[in-house]
Amino acid sequence: MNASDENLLKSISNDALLDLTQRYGQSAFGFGPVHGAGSPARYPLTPAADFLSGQTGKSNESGGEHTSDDEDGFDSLGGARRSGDDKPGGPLTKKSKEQRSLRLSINARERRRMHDLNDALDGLRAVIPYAHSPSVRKLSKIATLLLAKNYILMQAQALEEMRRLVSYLNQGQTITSPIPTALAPFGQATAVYPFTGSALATCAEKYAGTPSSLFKHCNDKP
DNA sequence: TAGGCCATCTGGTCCT
DNA sequence: AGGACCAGATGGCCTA
Repeated sequence: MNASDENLLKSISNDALLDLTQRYGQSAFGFGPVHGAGSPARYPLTPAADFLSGQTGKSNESGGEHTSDDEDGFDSLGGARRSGDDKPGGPLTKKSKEQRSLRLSINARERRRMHDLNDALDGLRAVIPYAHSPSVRKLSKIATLLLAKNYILMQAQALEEMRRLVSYLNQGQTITSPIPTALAPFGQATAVYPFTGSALATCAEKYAGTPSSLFKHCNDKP
């Protein structure tokens, strides 16, 4: 994780979120630099799969599950470092074969775990407001998490405002003049009417059109 | 070309 | 013992 990511994680400040919006741009509906057809496939073939299939350098189309999870080839550490006692081409004793087999099994399990994690992140992307389009670059993992957090905060805020409004309506249905301070549901002189300047009025309304407002207006810390 | 993002491998740790 | 989780390392791809 790089320094900027750490900063993003450390705080959910406006600056951090604005930084995200800058990174991902702001199209008419949120994030939006066109990404073009070069978008990387979800789960490109692992080096092992390349090794086995001979399709070096070709990504798996459609982001579908590749089938190498359970059959990593030997000497297949293309992207990552190789363990020290794992000489390629050296004679494989029965023990080393077993160790290698175990290692491959662990690798496959870890790969599946990360794929599940990515699937969950995709699910999260699907329900948070940003431009969902093939021509728009997918939110990064960090951006997804930060945006989701703010979305949750905003929804909670809106819910709270709604509760206050309902409470107010239940109490003061017949009141037509400005509400006496004693009846003001929030104990705030300025909160004469619950919607005035409320998160519900600002965030929800703006959210309907421009999710980027999440960043600017709706990320107050509780 | 540098930086960002990502997938993968790997070894360590914790839990069941 | 085996699986889940985690963090570090590495290399590939893409974009500004």
